[in-house]
Amino acid sequence: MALAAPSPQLLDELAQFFRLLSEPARLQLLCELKQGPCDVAALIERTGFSQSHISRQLSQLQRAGLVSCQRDGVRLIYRAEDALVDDLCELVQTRLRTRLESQLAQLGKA
Amino acid sequence: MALAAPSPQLLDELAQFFRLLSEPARLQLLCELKQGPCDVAALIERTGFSQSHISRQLSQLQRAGLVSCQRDGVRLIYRAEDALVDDLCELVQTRLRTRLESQLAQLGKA
DNA sequence: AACTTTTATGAGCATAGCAGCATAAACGGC
DNA sequence: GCCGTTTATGCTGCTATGCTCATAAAAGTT
Repeated sequence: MALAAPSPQLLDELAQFFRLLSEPARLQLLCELKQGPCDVAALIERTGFSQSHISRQLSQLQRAGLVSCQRDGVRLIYRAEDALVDDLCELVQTRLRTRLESQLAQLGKA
Repeated sequence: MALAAPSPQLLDELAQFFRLLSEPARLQLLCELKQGPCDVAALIERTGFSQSHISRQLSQLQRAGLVSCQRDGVRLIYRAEDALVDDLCELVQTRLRTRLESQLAQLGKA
């Protein structure tokens, strides 16, 4: 009987965490950072997002502990802090794939 | 080099999936259904949500294949379709806990 | 201190998504 | 057929959040 009647607080925190991952921009930033730590200028160049946009998204991810940053002079070097997101994405990705495959199979049968 | 530069489409689909889980109401419904299949009336009673609200959330979850339903006369019996959500929630829950613990330890040291 | 570079933040706009009300649609019983 | 029960859906308002512009704050240089 896993996850039996979780408290509203837990549900809220879970939902809040998933909400962080519910934005393609944030996922992309996380993926970029997973390639290795880099500064904001590099993120701007790679993603095409505006500086303020990136700054806001990163601060959200940082509050959740998914990224951290360290100063290098005037620049900030961000890094991905948690492998959990990787695992979650891979689980979901696998599911998306198998689901599409089964839909394909259904089409074939019909 | 996991998750290297995923396509925008994949990012969108991942984000869309996580968005489904970013709503406490939907998580709660999934949890209720995980206790076992049940009809909408029971869900209304257990959660206190309005009928239309529940219907909408369930339809979203159904489109994603996270729940399915089967007719019993005029009523619909819904059931949770995928253990993935359980796994995801447990992973995140574990992370939330360890994170709070480390924050506690930090407080102790300071 | 003044100036440059880099990042964070306040204000405003636009849009997405939730929540409720009313109503339509599906199903069964008569 | 009509009526009651259960679920889905159109419409509406509201809130939250993404995104941009402009500007402030932080850090280094001279």
